[in-house]
Amino acid sequence: MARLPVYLRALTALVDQGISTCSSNDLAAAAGVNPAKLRKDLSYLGSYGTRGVGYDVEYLRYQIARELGQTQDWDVVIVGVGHLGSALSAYRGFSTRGIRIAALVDSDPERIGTEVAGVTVAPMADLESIVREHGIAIAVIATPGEAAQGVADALVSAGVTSILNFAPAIVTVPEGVAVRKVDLSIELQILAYHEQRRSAEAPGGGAGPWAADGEVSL
Amino acid sequence: MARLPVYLRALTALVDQGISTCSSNDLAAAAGVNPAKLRKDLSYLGSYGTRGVGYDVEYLRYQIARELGQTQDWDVVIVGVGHLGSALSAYRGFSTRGIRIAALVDSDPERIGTEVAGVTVAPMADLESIVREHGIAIAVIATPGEAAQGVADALVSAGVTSILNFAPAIVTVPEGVAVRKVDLSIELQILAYHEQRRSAEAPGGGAGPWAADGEVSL
DNA sequence: AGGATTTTGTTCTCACGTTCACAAGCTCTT
DNA sequence: AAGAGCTTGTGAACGTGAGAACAAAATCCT
Repeated sequence: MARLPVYLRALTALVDQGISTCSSNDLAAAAGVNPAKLRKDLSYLGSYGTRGVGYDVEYLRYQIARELGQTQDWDVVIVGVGHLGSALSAYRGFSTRGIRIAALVDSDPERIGTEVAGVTVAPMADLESIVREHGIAIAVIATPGEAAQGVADALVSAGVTSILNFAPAIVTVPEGVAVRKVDLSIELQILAYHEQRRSAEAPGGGAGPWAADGEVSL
Repeated sequence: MARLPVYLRALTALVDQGISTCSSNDLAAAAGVNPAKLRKDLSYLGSYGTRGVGYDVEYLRYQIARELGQTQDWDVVIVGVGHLGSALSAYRGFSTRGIRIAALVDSDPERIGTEVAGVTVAPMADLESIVREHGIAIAVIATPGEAAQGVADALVSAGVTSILNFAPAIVTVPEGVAVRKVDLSIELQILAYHEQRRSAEAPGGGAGPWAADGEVSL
């Protein structure tokens, strides 16, 4: 489930507060979800809670971390070292969550050889050997949209099986390769759309099929 | 719907290719969705296609842009000018999609007064006047997690009604305020989770309730 | 002009995810 | 030791979204 990392973060926050035990209500509140949903999610992992008591924070945290594969560090390569790629390279949130930026790759000769966040930028030609050498399974695409599909193809053929795509383009990959897409401008456009509807419907107060759509926070 | 911006991008790509008419099949392929879903989504906007022919690319593009509120430019303020905030400020994808970075705000005295991507960084104290002056409805939080809730409160009280939150924290806001969350490390953790399951189940080929989960691309 | 063909708009069905509600089980008090 | 009080785990209803299938409509060909 895609919510496991959220729970993990909430649990880590509880650990930092020195809390050693929590109920599903507490944890659900911290994670911003429904308690029943939380319990059902956790029940898929196994019965790690005790009825009448709640969950042992540290123990549950470890179990989720294990389920997420966070007992090991995952080496990741970032392709595209523009503004966004650089920001990602320097992002501190990764290292504490089992993600290690093992390599940076770019096609711009100006950037190749420079050092970003302690890692030297390698040329695209080295991609395959880098992936093989580090045993990299996960890659990040932070290139312009036009380059994304080509980069994805190269990544897949080098052996990468999971891709996080920040480029504004739809990339298609063979079956068995996981792709997640984060599109910064689309997120803002969605918010602009809400604002648009808000200002358009404020006078009329019309109904329309748009009224309830679940994205407006509670 | 959250897919409208995706359709808009696909349509823009078609315009660039000089294509003036397209069927729901073509557009759905370009957007990476099911044709039936696409038609259903578009039908909510109105009947902008002609049966037996398809959609007029330029006309449909305008209609979606209008629905998204992209006929006007939306002024946005970014709070937190670290690596990520700077990268967002410099992101070129915004301006072509009706998003204008009108102001940057940070609490670090070192950063206040510096210029990033052509905009001078303002102190937090100026937030309210900035929002009021530009009529800003949409804000981006790119601060560390600890600061996120405080910033969100300040934004809401200044009059912002839509927030895009990049900080690794759950922010709660009053009803009527829209929040979208983008969490970079969670995206990678989800991919790591897929890899974890892949390597864990590769030998056993076990079933489990996790087998089908729709996030692995086709 | 009339039918064949194509493609939209819509209805219907289905499956998934979410939520409610309750039984099972643990702890603490008396 | 037995019951009262919580809290988990799960079975059942609910609502929502996705996909298939079909009818309406426009064009093209004969």
